[in-house]
Amino acid sequence: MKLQYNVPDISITVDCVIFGFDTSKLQILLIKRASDPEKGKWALPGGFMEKHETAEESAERVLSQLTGVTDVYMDQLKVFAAVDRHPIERVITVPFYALVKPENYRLNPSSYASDAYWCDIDRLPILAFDHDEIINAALDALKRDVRLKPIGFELLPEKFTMKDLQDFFEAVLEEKLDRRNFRRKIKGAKILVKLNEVRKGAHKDAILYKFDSKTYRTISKNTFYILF
Amino acid sequence: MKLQYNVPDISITVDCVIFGFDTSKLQILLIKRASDPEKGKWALPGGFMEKHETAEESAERVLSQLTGVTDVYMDQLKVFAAVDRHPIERVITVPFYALVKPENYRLNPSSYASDAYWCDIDRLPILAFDHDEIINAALDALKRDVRLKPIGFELLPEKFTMKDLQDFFEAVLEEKLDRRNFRRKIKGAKILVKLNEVRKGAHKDAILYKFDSKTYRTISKNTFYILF
DNA sequence: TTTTTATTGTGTCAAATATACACAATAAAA
DNA sequence: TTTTATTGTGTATATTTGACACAATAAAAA
Repeated sequence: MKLQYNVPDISITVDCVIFGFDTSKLQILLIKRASDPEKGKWALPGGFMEKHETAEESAERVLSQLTGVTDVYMDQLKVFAAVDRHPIERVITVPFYALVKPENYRLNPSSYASDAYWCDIDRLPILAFDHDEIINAALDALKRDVRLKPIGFELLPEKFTMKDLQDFFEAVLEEKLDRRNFRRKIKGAKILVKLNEVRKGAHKDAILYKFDSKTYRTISKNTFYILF
Repeated sequence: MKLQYNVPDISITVDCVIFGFDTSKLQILLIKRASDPEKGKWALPGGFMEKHETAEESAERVLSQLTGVTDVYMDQLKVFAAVDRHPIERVITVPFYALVKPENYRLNPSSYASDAYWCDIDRLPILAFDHDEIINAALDALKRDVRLKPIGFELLPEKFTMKDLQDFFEAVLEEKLDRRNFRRKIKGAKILVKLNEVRKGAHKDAILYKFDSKTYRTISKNTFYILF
């Protein structure tokens, strides 16, 4: 029999703030809870951490069950551990935020979720538990990280225009950026490769770019990489 | 009887990386473990999270039991949850780093620690569990935060010289800074009040400063405050 | 008592970076 | 063919950064 010198009485979950980016807007993937407590309320995808899993593995399981996506950018946030955050048990949760490219996902609500949808960040419904606070923490983390790491490319499609990229920064930072200064800065950072393709639209064609994966590796190693 | 729909089998602890700053060096408070597992090894102060406590409250309890200090700057790091990080049980830990002014502490090793001492950051002994990794994560967080928040003042005594402050930045950032440019930058940030006092030393007197608590509040609200 | 030595304190110039800003080219729709 | 909305580009100015040298001081050594 296994020696157990402490009797745990606190459960541990993971919750995932899964960001998407579509039509110039940040979105979050929400599920409708299929069971009590808070049955029928919208909530973040999550689940109990299992004994054989690390926190990251739990979060990856939650994410892949729901979206079929693996191998995405994830980052852990500070735990939420208010004593009364769960109405029945003592539960602390390890929150993650994840960045999913729109071209990759196909939704797959499973047993614990009766429904799932991508919700615009500025139209969030009332959420279960303290999930609104977790989302705010994830937004703060995203706002911080977008300056320090080239994470825009985890969220945009493979080919994108300068405007797409600028829209992404503006959506995350919640501020307008000057178009010419933006382009100069991005070009100076040497993180883009100009493609011989354009996107046709209602007006002048827009040049398509992709991300330069060689510089990505260089930059990712650097602790600081401040764009804005 | 209380409804319990999940049987938890993972224990939760908190661990504290308690930073001090003395004679121009960053220090960490280590304890010697008084009980198994890893009895006799040096380790971070920590303890099981209790059911009635938040993570912060647990960390404050650990800190005040050991040092008698309350009301210090603390910040939570990412959890450590490797499956085999603890030899007996499944334990995940919520790490914190704390900043303690040297004038405040008086060590108080209690039941779980047979000894405690302030260890220079560049002379760490072999540590129990994964505590060396936790310390590295804390150092990274400190390096990041020192640029974004005026935390130097949580670690320095109330009155200090420009050199003290520069030593602190250099110790945390692990790089040399130009003295004249450093002073210009600090003065520009308007976070210091010049006192009518000097510290006498082996050479020219050094002017003493204290931190301007009014600007502290303003700065702390800002998300970004980059000094270096 | 004089000289040496290590430390504090200060300013300027050049380079890099950030900000503010206007107009021509294009392609679809009117 | 005219209108309209969008893409793409450069310059001038202000701000910030980085490099750098010398006088004042106080103790210690000569």
